[in-house]
Amino acid sequence: MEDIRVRIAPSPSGNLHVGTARTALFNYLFAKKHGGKFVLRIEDTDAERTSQEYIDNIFDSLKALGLNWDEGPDVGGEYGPYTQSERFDIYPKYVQELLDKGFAYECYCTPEELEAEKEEAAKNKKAYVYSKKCENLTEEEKAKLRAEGRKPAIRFSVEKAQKAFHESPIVHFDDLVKGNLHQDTSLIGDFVIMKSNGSPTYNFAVVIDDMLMKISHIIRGEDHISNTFKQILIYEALGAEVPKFGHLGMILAPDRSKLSKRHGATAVSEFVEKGYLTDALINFVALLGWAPSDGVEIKPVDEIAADFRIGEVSSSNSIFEYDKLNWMNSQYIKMLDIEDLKEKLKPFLKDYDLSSLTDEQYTKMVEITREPLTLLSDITNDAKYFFGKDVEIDPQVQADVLDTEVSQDVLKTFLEQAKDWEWTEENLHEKLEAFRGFYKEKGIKPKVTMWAIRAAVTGRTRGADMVGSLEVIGKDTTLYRVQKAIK
RNA sequence: GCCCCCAUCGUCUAGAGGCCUAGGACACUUCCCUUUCACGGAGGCGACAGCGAUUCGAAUUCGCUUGGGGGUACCA
Repeated sequence: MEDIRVRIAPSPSGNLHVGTARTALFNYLFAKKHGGKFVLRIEDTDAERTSQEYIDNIFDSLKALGLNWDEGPDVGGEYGPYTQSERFDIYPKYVQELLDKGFAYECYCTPEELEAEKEEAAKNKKAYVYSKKCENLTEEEKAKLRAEGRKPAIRFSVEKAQKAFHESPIVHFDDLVKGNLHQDTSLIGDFVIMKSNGSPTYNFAVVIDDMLMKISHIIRGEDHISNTFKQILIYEALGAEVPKFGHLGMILAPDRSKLSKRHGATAVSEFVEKGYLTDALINFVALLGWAPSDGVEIKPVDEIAADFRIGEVSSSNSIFEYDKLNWMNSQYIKMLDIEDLKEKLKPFLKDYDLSSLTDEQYTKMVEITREPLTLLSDITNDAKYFFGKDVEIDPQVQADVLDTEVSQDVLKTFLEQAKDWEWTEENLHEKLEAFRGFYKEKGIKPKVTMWAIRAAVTGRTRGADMVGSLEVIGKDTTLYRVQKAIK
């Protein structure tokens, strides 16, 4: 069997989009599953919208997601260069080949002429198909047009290619995920493969690049289905082997429109900034269109790869809902090694003086606050009361909890007793339990007793484990805060 | 307008003619656990878009309708 080679070819006109990340993932999974190569090619043809910053973002995001490529701009490879702008001089040769074979011709039409044709088609409710008026220009006519200063674009002759390689104008191909797909090529129209300024168009450049890079399977979004027929014809006209194609459904926003900025984060890097773990993100995105055979949804990419079958990928679009992503992120946070978690949480604790805690205390803090985290960024609010001498008291808590007679009594008693306590986890646990018992006998629920203390020390009624919290906050600060809460 | 793709709970999906009174996950919800919140555990709610056809039998096959998405560039 031929060598399996797949690729992801992002255009650096923005940060790596989750949709692109999913396409990259499926290509990666396919390569891993079949022992093939995963190639990264940067399609930076559109100089206007391209920037180095975006290229770096794409590299970094892909790496963060664990989608490492075997060949690419940075690591090189046998079939480079892998940056499209560096491949400009290789396209003319193939344009010439097509011209020589009669599968392409020069077109001198002006934008105005083309526009008129389109309007005419729209008026007649017909699909717009280029008139081919330049297809049979004589050398004299071309020379005349050139003398006027016109520069030709090169068009691909769809009909000639179709007739040379297909009996019917209806061209078919067997899609890896969607099955048999077809298109009436007479509706395509002779498209431009090289612009009058000499640069290749997308449909032409991808074919040349994929052909030269020996890409065997092209897995991409279904927005490319209509391009596929054009590309197949080009491969054939060039006498090249046509790769296998697989088209994935798109990822849509909850309102079923294209996932864009107004729906929140779209770039992988934005998700990371928001506190998502790349492992959770990639796992979540894998589940959009693919289901594990054993029903276990949380699993690392290498296990997904072993279970992956491109033919089982759903051919319909899927909606990107945060609920499940959030749940998955919380699950991944729970699975994180404590030292790893401590590091990953730091960016979200940058506003606090972490040096005020010993490593032991920081570890303890993370241990007792990690449980409810959905996003790493939740720690910013959840850990607030572990820092500083004073604590911010929620007004509602002040009124509902601290201002009550019972609470005031609890606090006074606590202050009295606690000043003699030894501030260790074990002792705190014991003393607090006795303390609750003491009030319970007086008819005060343990919950109420603890609320008073929690409110005074943390300013809230909910939060991390009390014993651990008091331990990390320390005796001095605890007593100070309780004292301040007493009227 | 024209062309193409898609269609199972709110969402992601399992299901490839009888195993389906349609299974799982998230969300929602009830209860349990509990010093709070949470975590966790046990339940509940909840779908085959509609209509025809094929068949002894259809979520599964076919057609139409409807709905959604994509494409229609000298953008990628």
